[in-house]
Amino acid sequence: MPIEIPEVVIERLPVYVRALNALLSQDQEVVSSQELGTRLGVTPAQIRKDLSYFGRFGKRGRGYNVRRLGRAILSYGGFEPQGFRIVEAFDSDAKTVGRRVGPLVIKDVSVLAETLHERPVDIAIVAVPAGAAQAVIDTLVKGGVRSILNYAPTAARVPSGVHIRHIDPVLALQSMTYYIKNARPTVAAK
Amino acid sequence: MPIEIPEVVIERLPVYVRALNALLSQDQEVVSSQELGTRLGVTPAQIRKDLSYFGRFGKRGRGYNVRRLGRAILSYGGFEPQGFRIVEAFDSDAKTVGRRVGPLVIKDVSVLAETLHERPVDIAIVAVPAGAAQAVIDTLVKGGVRSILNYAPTAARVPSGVHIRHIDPVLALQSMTYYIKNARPTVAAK
DNA sequence: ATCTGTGAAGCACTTCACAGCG
DNA sequence: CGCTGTGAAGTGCTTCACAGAT
Repeated sequence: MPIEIPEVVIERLPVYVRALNALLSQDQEVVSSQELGTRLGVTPAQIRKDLSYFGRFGKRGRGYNVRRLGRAILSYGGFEPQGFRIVEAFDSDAKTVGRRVGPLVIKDVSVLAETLHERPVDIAIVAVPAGAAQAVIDTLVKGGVRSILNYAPTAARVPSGVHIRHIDPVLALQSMTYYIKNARPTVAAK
Repeated sequence: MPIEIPEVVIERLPVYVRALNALLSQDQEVVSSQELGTRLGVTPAQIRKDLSYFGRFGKRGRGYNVRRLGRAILSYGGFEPQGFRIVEAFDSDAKTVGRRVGPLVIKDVSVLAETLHERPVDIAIVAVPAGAAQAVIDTLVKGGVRSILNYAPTAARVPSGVHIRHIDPVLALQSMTYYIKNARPTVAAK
């Protein structure tokens, strides 16, 4: 790998793919960084820079072929399958264990470790109370999971090499209240 | 306001409050930036720097009084009420409109604009299909809402002065697949 | 002796600005 | 002549490192 691609860029790539799909569904085959940027609320320079990290996909004077750029991002990032297969579900509540969810039967969390051993998974989604999160996450990591989406309201720690992303709507709401209390006039007076 | 506080700092303040509450519930009255940082996976220097933007709360040689620091952050940020009052709910589906949710009756989205006019709100949560999001958000903004939490899988645009935060689990999952495909050995070989 | 508070240095991402290709 | 691709400049956040308070 020549240069490390910034993490923020990796996070934007799926956003670009989504926008490209929207364009395709409107039969638009070519797009400029200008137009894509306007749709996404991103500067054209940023889009060009982001793409430049992994290739040269545009035609000067014209823009990007929507189809080709989409494919390039998908195959570069490994984002392809567009869908995820959920292979196991767990709970600690006896009332929930055993219930069916689509094709799955919810297992007791006590068999989490051995299940991971038998059937490794790539990504785990954790949605448990704050107090239980760290233990579950430790079990997941020990079981070989390297990517975790954490809905628990806690800043659980993982060893380096494991990717964790926290999704916490309450924190988001709370930080927003700062801007309500410290509201500025709609048109800021520099 | 002397200096503008970085947005990232504002987002971390509620995280600190949460950790301080956890400490209090374990009857810990004093904490150092070191210890707090270890709990949260943040460097001690960052915590000290963050706090320095709005005051001096520590005692050199000792650390921070947990209770006092918590209060300071709460009152500084306007994060206080710890709870949010949900005052209205809307849907476009006739089967859902009219249903009760706790103390609320779900209204038809067609009366969203007039409702906002009668009863202004601070924050809105949007969870609609991608195609409908921009229109709903435009109505909210026109109705005076200045903070929006967006669950719709789309990069909706708002005028400057309005805060919007996107929460998109699918995007988070997709960007994680990059690291699965491009996985490095657990212990990185520099 | 310890841990804060903070300028200064370092780093990472964004934006500029323009050469160069189609 | 328009729009990409990209070094260089700019911006904003993080980390360092240490003086100073207790």
